Amino acid sequence: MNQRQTVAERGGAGRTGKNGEGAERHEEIHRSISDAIIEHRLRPGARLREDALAEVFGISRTGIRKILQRLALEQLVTLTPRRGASVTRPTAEEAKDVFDARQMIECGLMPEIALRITDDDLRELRDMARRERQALKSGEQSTAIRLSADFHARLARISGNATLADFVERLCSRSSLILAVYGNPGHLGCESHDHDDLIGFLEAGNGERAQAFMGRHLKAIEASLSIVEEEAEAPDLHRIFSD
Amino acid sequence: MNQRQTVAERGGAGRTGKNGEGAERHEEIHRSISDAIIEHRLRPGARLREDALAEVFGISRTGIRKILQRLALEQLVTLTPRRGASVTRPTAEEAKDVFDARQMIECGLMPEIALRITDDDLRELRDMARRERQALKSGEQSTAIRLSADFHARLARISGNATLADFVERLCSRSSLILAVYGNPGHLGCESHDHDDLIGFLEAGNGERAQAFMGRHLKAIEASLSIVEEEAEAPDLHRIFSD
DNA sequence: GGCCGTCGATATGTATACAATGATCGCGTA
DNA sequence: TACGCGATCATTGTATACATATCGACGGCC
Repeated sequence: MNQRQTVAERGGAGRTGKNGEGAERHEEIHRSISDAIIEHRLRPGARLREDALAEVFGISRTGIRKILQRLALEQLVTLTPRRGASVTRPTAEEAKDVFDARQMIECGLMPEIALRITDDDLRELRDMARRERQALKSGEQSTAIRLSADFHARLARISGNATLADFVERLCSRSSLILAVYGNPGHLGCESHDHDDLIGFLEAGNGERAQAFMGRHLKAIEASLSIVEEEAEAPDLHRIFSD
Repeated sequence: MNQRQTVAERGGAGRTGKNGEGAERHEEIHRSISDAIIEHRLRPGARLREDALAEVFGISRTGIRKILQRLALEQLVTLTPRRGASVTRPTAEEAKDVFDARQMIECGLMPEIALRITDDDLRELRDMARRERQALKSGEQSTAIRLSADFHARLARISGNATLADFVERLCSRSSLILAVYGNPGHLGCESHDHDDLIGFLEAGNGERAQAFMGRHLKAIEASLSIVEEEAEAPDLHRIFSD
C-alpha cells in the first residue's frame, strides 16, 4: 500500500532539486499542515497517518515524521506513543493557560509596539484587518480565523523581540485550536472592528490605551468560549475509581 | 569508524525492553545533552556529530536526529543545513530579547505565585537555594548554573500556568547559554543570597515586592554580562566593506 | 447469548543502506 | 612560495526494510 508513490515525484521534479530545496519543501509542508489545522480544515482529534501524509506530499515517512514532531513541539498535534499523530484537542485548563499567557505577553508588548510602529507596519496591519473583515463578510470563516491569528502574530513581531513574538505566534495557533473546540459556531473570536480600533490607538502612539484595549479584546474572546469539559471518552469509570 | 558500536548495547539490555522504554530512553538522552549544554560542559559552538552521539548513547542516528531536532526547536542547538548540529551561540540581540522576555514573564508571574505557593513549595525552593549556594561554595560552577536555572523554572511552575512555565524553562536554558558566551568567569549570574531573599517575600505573601525584587534580580544578571559582539570569525572584512 | 481469547491487519519505531553535498588536503603551475 | 584546482573523504539527508505493538473481528467457550 505504501508502495504506491505519487506518480509525479519519482521521475522528474522530485529528484531534481532535491537537496537544496529539501528544507524549504519541508517548511512548505509544515505550513500546509499547520494552516489546515489553524483554519479548522483538520479538526481536533483528527488522525494524521504518516503513510497518508507521505503519499499526499510525495515525500517519504522520514520527512513527515520530522514535521509531525515539530508540530508536536508546537503543541498543534499530539503524538501518542504507539497510536500515531492526531490534531491536539486542548483541555479547558490549557485554554485558560493560553489566554492568560496571551494577556500577559500581548498586552505587555503594546507600549513597545506603540513606540516602534512604522507607517509601513500600519499600512500592512490595516490591509490584514481589511482582508479579515472581507473574509468574514463572505463567509470564509477558515480564512478569517487564520488572518486573525496572523494579525496578532504580525503585531507582536513589531516589538522587535523575536523570542516573545515566537511565543505569541504559537499562542495564537493554539488559540485557533481552542476556538475549534470551545468556540460557538456563529461567533468568531475577534470582533470585526476590534483590530481596526487597535490600529487607531497604535497610530496615535497611545501604548497605554492600546494595552488596555488588547486586554479587553482578549477577555472578550475568552468570554465568548463555552468551556465545558466534555470528557466524552472514558466517561464514568475514572470517576468511579477516583473514589 | 561508526561500526564500533558500544559493547553493551547489542547483546542484552539494549534489545530487551526496547520499545516500551524507548521513549523514556530518548527523554533521558535529551536530558543528558541538555544538561551538558546548560552546565557549560558543551560550550557554544561545539559541534555535535550524529555518529559520535549515536555511538556514545548506543542508539542509532535516527534517534539522535530526533533529539537534535527537538533541541534545535528549543534553540539550544543550531542545525545548519549541510553542516550538522552545534551548540547555539546566542547573539547579543538574542540575549537582550531573552532577558526582556524573562523580565516580562517571570515578574508578571510573581503575584500569582505569591498567592498559590504552599509550604511544600517553600521547603523545596529553600532546598534548591541551599544546594545552589553549596555548589557555588565548593566551586562546582556547572552544578550551580543548572540549579539556578532549575530554581527559576520550578518557581514559574508554581503559578499553575503550564504554558508560561514552559516558556520560562526554555528562557532559563537559553540564559545559561548566554552566560557561557557573555558572562564573566568569576561572576556567576545569580547572587548567592538573592534566591533566599526572594523566597522570603513569597513566604510573606508579598507578591508586589517579590515582583520588584525579581525585576532587579534579572536586571542585575543582565548587567553583569559583557555583551560585546565578538564576531571573531570574519573579522575585518565586513567592516571594510561597510564603508 | 454474551464474553474472552486469539488471529490478522495496520501503523508506528528503529536501524541501516544509499545518495548527495560540502570540506579538506594534496598537487601542479605560475 | 603562494594560489588555484581537483580528488578524496567525512558527514548529513533521504528512503526503505524489518521488528513490534495496538486495534478490530471472528470464533469458541461458558
